[in-house]
Parts: sequence; C-alpha cells; structure tokens
Amino acid sequence: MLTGSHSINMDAKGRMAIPTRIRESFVASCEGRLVLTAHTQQRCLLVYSEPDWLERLPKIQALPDNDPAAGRIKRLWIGYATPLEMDGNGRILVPPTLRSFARLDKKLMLVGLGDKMELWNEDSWQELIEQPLDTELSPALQSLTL
Amino acid sequence: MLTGSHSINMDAKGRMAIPTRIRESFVASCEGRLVLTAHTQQRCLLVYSEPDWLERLPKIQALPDNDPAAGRIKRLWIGYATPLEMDGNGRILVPPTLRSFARLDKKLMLVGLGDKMELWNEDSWQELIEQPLDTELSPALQSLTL
DNA sequence: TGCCATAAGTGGTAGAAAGTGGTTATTAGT
DNA sequence: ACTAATAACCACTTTCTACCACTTATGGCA
Repeated sequence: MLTGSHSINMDAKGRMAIPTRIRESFVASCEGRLVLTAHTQQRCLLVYSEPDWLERLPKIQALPDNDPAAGRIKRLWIGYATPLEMDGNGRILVPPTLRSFARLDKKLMLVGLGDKMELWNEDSWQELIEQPLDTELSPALQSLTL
Repeated sequence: MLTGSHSINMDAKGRMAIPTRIRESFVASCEGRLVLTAHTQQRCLLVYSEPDWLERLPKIQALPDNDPAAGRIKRLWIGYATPLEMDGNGRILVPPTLRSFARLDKKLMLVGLGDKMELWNEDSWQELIEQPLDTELSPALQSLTL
C-alpha cells in the first residue's frame, strides 16, 4: 500500500532517495522495478511498479487515434514512460525530459495514492492543495463519510 | 467511543501525548495502531484506528481519477495517510508534511468525533467555533433533536 | 487539609539508520 | 583509441527513533 506524503530533495544529478517505507513496499511488489511517466492531466509524474504499469498499458494502448484527447493521453502516458531501478542507496535517477515536464527542481513531494504515487514539484503541490474547492461537490461526494 | 476535546502540547520534535482515556480506547480497538491523515475540507488532521481507516479505503480508492474534486479527495485523504504507533509513553510523532498541512505548532486541540478524532491547531479551532453559521440548515438538520 | 504515592507529561540522549555527496569505473560515441 | 557522460559503489554526515529519567500534576488517605 502506497500512502503518505514525503518531502524529498533531488540532488544536482537528478537523483532522489525513495523513503525507506516506500522502498520496502516497492521491493516487495516488484523487486524494485519501477516505471516513471507523465500524468496526463497535471504537471506531475506518476510512479508505478512495473507490473502495475504493464497491466494498465493495453487499455491505454487501445485508445482511438482519432480522438485528440485520447491521443494526448497516449502520447504522454506511454511516450514518457521510463523503466527505472533504484541504486544501492535506494535512489532513482529522474531522466531530464521527465524532470522538465514536471518542472522538478530541488524540492519535491512524493505522494502515495494507494496503487501508485505522484511526484510533484513542491511549490506546485502547495498551490494545488491551497486552491479552495470552488466547484460544487457532486451529491455522491457530498454524502461521503470520511 | 472517542469523545471529548483535549488541549495538547506538541514538543519541538513533533511529538504529542495522547490523553490516557483516548489511549486506552485505541489500545482496546486496534492495539494502538493508528492512521493519521488530512481532512479534505478543512486544514486539520484526522486520526483513525487502522482497521477503521482500511474499512473506508475502498470507497475512496474507487473515486474517479478524472473528476477534479474526487482527485483532490484522493490526493489528500490517501496521499497524506500515515500509519503510526504510540511510543512507550503513549505519544505519537506527527510527520512534518502533516504538521505543515494542518499548520500545527505547539498548542493543539484533539477532538473526538465518536468513530474518529480531529486534530487542530488550537487557534484554527477557536476561529472555527467562533464563526457564525451563515448557511441555511437543511430540513434534515433543522428537525434534529439534540 | 495536608502529605504522600502513583500516574502522566516532558525533555534528553545514545545508538542506529537514512540521506547526501563524491569518486571511480565502465560504456558508448566520435 | 580517446574522451566524455552515465552509472554504480563507497564513505561520511546528519537526522531520526526508541528508550530512559525526571518533573509535575492529581487523587486518595490519614
């Protein structure tokens, strides 16, 4: 289970240390084989275990090529996907193109979403959660018991 | 049953002592295994027993990823969730990201809501209860017998 | 009512683990 | 073949965590 939010520093070479708790979870589920890719709706990255990513691939692959929105999703989600392994110290090297896509610099936020994680520039993350919820909550969400 | 409001001090390391009465309740219900996470509508934290949190997880996890409001709920409620255990003195260590989310400093308020608890910065709590209720009560709420 | 005893809250410290930076080696490209 | 860039490995520093001790508060009994 991938949960929790973690403030992480990326070094000058683009390396970032995965928090121990998360590292263990990934080692258990996929021997540390990860896939890093772009989020299609936000300027952040997604971290999957390789098996999880492969499982979702056919559904994305099958999206129609004519629909512009579907094309965008395929280009980003498949086009940016990069398999990664952790080094001896539990760090991953974020490729420059992905770094630039999500505008990552030194301070990052790694956020567990249960089955996957999101990787954010810390400032972008702050902006996101500070946005007041201007939209009306749908009845289903309004009746949610937390 | 988690009830009562408790004024608590957090020390410089982010540790806070759970009141004995609450502590006993948690030990009885989940051997002291807690989950701390973010509230989705307020700048406060939620404290669950781990079994309780796990019970609610599937419903939140199933929310659609495309809906912005649902995405926000998932990011906060799952993304900030952190399992915690009490130390030998009945204290928990509040992770820095959660501290910063709820703007916690020294003086906190821990409020029992029956099945879970809310953890507030004391000043934020005071502001909240001083706010007059400007919205109309729904018929269901209006007919409530307290 | 005052004192003593017990329990709770607070602060500190030592040991361990995690994060960080650097260096060397290897591989690929020119 | 040589150079440059990337990747892996190694060592050190810093932070964290678990445990221990002390002080303060509370409750009961004399």
